[in-house]
Amino acid sequence: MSWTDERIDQLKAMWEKGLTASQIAEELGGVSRNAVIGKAHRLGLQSRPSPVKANEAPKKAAPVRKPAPVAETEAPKPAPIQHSTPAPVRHPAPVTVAAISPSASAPAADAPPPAPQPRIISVGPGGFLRQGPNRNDARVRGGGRGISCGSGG
DNA sequence: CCCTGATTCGC
DNA sequence: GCGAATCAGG
Repeated sequence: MSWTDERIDQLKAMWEKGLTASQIAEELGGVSRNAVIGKAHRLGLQSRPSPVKANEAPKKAAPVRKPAPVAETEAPKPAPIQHSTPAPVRHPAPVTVAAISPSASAPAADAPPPAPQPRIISVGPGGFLRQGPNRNDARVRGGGRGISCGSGG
């Protein structure tokens, strides 16, 4: 599974939304949360703009305090606008990822919809395709951090 | 215990 | 460049 521009865009889109790597990975499919995070790094999305979670915070805007030092003393002005979008776009169902998909609806006109095909495209008679010949016991890989192997046995 | 992102290493 | 392994925090 290669990271096509489509997926990359999705990744960024969801990442910005605050979706968790797992969510993004699930939506994209074929990739694991690790891959999403890893890709995010290469894209430059090291840290998201807000530590909020997509399933508990995105419903409300951030409590941005106006720089006005002496205005909120008596005129709070709760809703001077919003006439265009008065009702809060509260979705009863979980955030529809497809909604943020730039191509999910556009090409849907003539392009074939995302068939419910499984992650596994095709596997040989041997079984699943191993990416690494030694992935099984390849624990030797330090991974993580601070694993400084002592010089002595 | 589970999920979370971040980091690092091998291919 | 990708992805898994793995760490570290809540």
